[in-house]
Amino acid sequence: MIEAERLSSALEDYLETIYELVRHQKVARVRDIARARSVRAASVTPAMRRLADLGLIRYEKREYIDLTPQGQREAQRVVSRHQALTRFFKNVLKIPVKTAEGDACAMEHSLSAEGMDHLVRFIEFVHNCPEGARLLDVFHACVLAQHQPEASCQRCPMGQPGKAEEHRAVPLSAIDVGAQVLVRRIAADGAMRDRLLDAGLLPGEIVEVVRVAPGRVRFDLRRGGFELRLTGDEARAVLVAPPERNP
Amino acid sequence: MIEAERLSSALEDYLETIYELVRHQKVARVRDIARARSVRAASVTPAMRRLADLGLIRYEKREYIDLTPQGQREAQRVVSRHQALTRFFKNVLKIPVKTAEGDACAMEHSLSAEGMDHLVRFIEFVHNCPEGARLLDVFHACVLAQHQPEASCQRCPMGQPGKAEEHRAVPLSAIDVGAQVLVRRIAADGAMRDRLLDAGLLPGEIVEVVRVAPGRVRFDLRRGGFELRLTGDEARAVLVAPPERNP
DNA sequence: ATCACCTGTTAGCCAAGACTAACAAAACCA
DNA sequence: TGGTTTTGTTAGTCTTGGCTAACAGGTGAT
Ligand SMILES: [Mn+2]
Ligand SMILES: [Mn+2]
Ligand SMILES: [Mn+2]
Ligand SMILES: [Mn+2]
Repeated sequence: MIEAERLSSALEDYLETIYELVRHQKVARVRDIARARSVRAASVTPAMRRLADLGLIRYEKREYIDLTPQGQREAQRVVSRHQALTRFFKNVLKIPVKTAEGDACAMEHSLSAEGMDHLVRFIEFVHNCPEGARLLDVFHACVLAQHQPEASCQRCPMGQPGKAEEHRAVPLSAIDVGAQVLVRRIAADGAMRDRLLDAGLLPGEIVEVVRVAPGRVRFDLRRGGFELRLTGDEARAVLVAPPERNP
Repeated sequence: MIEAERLSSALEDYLETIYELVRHQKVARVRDIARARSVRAASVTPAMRRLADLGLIRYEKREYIDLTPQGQREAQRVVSRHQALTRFFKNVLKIPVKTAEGDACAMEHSLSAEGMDHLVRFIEFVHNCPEGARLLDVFHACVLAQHQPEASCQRCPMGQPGKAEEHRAVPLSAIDVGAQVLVRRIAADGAMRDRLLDAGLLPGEIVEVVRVAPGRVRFDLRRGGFELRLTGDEARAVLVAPPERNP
């Protein structure tokens, strides 16, 4: 029983797998663990030896595998992180359950205690507070409805004119000559996204609109000393924070 | 220039580091990269060779290191994930900036495209929608104010009686005999948290209150066929969803 | 010109965590 | 009881990504 420095993600996943297996199938065999983790049985054996050395599992050659009390504690820590993160991805971000599980299981090992804690509180808050639930509904309607946010959000104040206007992310195509704006997001996929990011239009960058062609079919920008030229389509895909309107 | 299957997190981080270095210091030397990533220079050289083989950086022995266009594109993808996640942890979850950066830099490699996309939309939404911003303020006041959520949330409907009541997570200590409840969260740290998780009180579990000692100083529960007994303090630390009140 | 220092490279080592192929033990079946 | 199948272990290999120690190339000071 060697002292545990910090469990690697692989070992944490083995522990988690064993936990779920004994929970559901009553016993955990090498074979089950291998299948659950999509590895070969030959990879499981040495992992079991390591976990046994750490005092986290009871493991005798060719016998059923079981968690020690300490291993159980450790496994539960991992599982509860896994569940919380899954809930977040599934219920808040509305990711398909399989992807949500995958993302959760990848993140569960690296998230700081503080990050984890606040995330759990956030999930709880947004689920339990009726107002939070309402907001979440609006968000889901927006996100799920369509992928051009400047056109969506009918139920959300973001879609209304007036006070909300100044908080809204607007397409670069709507910006006037001379304004400096902050890039918020690139609303494009694939080749166009690549091209735009390639040109240095990263979220957080500040760009200035230098010139706009008649009919707004071409936009000349300046970013950090360099000029670049966008087509109208490209400019529509660059979402920016509108410039401050100080009279 | 070999075909890129999928970059490892280590290589993505090297790429990211180079990107930031050329962005800020104009040149990236092995020494700078080593310092930025907290590794020895001897570890950097082979990584550079691999990145060069993948066609992502320009690297001649003992020369300054630079990104190829393809490398730049790849690096920007990583950087923009890094930034989005950092924003989430910092601005939404209110994690200290250093921890936020750490969490973001660990997650940025594993999050699915869909997860990333929805998360970015969520951040945007909650920042741009005035109502979202208000809710976020309430959340921050709750989370930052204190760590016993059943006592906090004065400004939030969660703290008010009436309709909100039924959505609230309540301490197990407030539950009546015979009720079945869903464990939401363990509001305890250290040894007590361990003890409770140890006893199987994981979020998602269903427990039944079997018996309550006079003065509510001891709670007997049943979970999945097993009985367990909690002290009053312990029962107060177990936050549960209250049972449905169907008359 | 030479020496010292800084930087980067090489060689050689290690651990983790996967794999295949070969082998061994149990269980099952006839 | 003896053969067959299932299951698990072992041995040996590979890649990744670290490390230290030794070495090499360049730059500047004396
Ligand atoms: Mn995992
Ligand atoms: Mn997991
Ligand atoms: Mn990273
Ligand atoms: Mn990063």
